Amino acid sequence: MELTERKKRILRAIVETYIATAEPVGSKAVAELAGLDVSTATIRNEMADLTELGLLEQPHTSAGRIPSAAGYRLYVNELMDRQQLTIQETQRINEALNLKMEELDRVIDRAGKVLSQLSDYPVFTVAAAKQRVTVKRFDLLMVEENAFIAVVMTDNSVVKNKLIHLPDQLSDTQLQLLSAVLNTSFVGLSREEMEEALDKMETHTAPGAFELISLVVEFAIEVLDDQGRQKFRTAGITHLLEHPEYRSLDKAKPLMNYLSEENETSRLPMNLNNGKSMNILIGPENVNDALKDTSVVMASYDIGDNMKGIIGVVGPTRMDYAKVTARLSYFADSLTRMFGKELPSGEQEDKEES
Amino acid sequence: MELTERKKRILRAIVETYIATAEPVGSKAVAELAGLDVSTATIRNEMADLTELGLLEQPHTSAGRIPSAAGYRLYVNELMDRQQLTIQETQRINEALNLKMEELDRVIDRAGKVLSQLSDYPVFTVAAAKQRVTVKRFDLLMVEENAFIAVVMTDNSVVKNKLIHLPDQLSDTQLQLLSAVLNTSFVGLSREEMEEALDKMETHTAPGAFELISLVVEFAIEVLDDQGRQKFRTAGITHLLEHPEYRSLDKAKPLMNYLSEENETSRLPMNLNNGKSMNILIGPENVNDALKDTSVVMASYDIGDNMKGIIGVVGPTRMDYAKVTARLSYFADSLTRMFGKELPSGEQEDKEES
DNA sequence: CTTTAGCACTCACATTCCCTGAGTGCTAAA
DNA sequence: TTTAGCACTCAGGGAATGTGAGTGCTAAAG
Repeated sequence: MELTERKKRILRAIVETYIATAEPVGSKAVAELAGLDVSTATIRNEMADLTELGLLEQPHTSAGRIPSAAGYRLYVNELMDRQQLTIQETQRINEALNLKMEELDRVIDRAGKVLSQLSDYPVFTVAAAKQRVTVKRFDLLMVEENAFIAVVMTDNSVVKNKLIHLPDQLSDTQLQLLSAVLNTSFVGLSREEMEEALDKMETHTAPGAFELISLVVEFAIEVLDDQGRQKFRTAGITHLLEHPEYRSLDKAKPLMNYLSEENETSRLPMNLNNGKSMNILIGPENVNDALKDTSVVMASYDIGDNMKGIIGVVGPTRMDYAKVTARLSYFADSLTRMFGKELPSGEQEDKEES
Repeated sequence: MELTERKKRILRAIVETYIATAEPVGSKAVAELAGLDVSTATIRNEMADLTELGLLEQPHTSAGRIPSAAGYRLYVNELMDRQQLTIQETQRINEALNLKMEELDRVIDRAGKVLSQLSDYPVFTVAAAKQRVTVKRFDLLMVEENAFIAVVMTDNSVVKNKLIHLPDQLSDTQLQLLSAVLNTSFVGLSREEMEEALDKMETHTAPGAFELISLVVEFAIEVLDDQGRQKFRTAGITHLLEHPEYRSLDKAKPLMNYLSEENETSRLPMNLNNGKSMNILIGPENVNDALKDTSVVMASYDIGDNMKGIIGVVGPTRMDYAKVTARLSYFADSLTRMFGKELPSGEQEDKEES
């Protein structure tokens, strides 16, 4: 059986009205909406064909049709209009993002929140660091005779610091010596290499000096760890409850739990999209069980040259794909542009020990 | 009418079984559970009295009784047992908190999550800074000839930094000069005073130098702002859905929205508890409308000498007060102890400009 | 005076049954 | 190939009914 132009128009009408109403679409509604001058009987025949092709489904014999996963897939691939954002929306987005002086994480968080509000779906964000981060330089600042600030700068231009308290007093010259050791022996090393270098150093260094060195190096390792970590965040989870498919709590609960869990690695299955900058996973196309009845639309963006981020929208398979993709791609573009002009920046920590 | 010992025992039995079952409690159940050797008829008489005293309520004439807000209040004030934590629980809590080297925010977040899991209710946390924070010292570190790191340390021992890019080149001596100006003119000032000082300086300083100064001072102002901000966070909101009173989405949605909104100021109505370290607000005792059918149990803890934090549990009025208060007070004590031995620490930022 | 047994009464909730209407597939004519 | 007509299906809504847990009251017993 062939997929005629008319069948496509009918499919499109069904997908779009189902997206809008969340109720099975009957032949009468299609006859009115598809703009075809044929009777409902003809539509019925066509709909029967589309069902046979696996593009539509019937919840029960005497109900209208709803799109199948394959139907949605065809819709997003061929039939969907590219939507335009309103001026208000672009303004809203720009306002939310263009607040200068914000740290990276906060910008991403804010982006997630606004996107969630604009789309009425939950949004997740992932910021994936580059694989191998190294320390570019160490600086030590004396605060009191028994405390100093360690400043670590990484090769992706992130600077973090920590207030370190010491058991004994320390002189200025000792501090300079320490700084020299750190900057000669631990710069340019990855996390693992640092640990190795530290181990080696232990044997042929005075215990007191070694303790001092390891305090700072351990902090540097933490910094690198933190850089390497994927940061998964979500926003607007409660939007799920607005959609009829999650009115029953049995449906809503697992998904909400999945989204609010913080087991970061389990989310990775939404693999870094293969090349394309926008990726749509419809229902069963998702690997993870919790997402089987759910669609995920995600876009990637660049954070400077080294990092990559993903921002995605989660919703029922009956998702307003046209609306979501339009907003999402605008966000991804804006974020890329934004992190492109300035260098990447990340938050930093300070700690304290005794 | 007098509140006899027997009435109290009956009230207690009703509160506790209602907490466990979420269903109105009838005279028969009380007769069995309260451990009184009287008939159901006697219990009925007593229950009628308790209703008249405003301690119990009847959803409809032919149903059992449920505790009123006043009933819960009496229960938590007089009747409730102080619960003991199991060894596993204390271990779990200690593990979650004793991860060293974590930054303040992350420890608090983690505490919220674990408490939420242990109590099966949503948890919120607030970290309130001390009122007036000032900068204790500035440090500037040259990175390249057109970029340096500004390090700001506040009087509550928080250190933050930012990578600042410049339009033109800058010499080492210029940087030292800048550092001297900052450390003489802007140390010890509050946020407002800093802005003032900066304004004054503008008139009698060379434009180029002023621009440089204001770059750093503006960063310092941000830091102080961030310190002053109350940080409101929530964890485990989805736990709400496990409790029958929120099975209807009309009930759950407003509360979930309220908790996940980030309008931080609107939450303040839960005023810094008046002296006592643990505070329980039952149903209508809450000022905020979204919480009228909800109970809030909160405890405060100290973050070093200057800051104060609140950690609280939100749930239906039918909340397991005994369980929650036990765990909550353990958390608050642990947090106080934890932030007590080390000095307070907060996360910090780095930014970048061109 | 307190407690208890007995009894009639109330009312939410579940079950059943029926009806309605939207929507279908099929057939036969255009 | 399209259309009109028709019998059929089935989910959802509403009314009717039954059930049972629980109550308040009364009168007798302790």
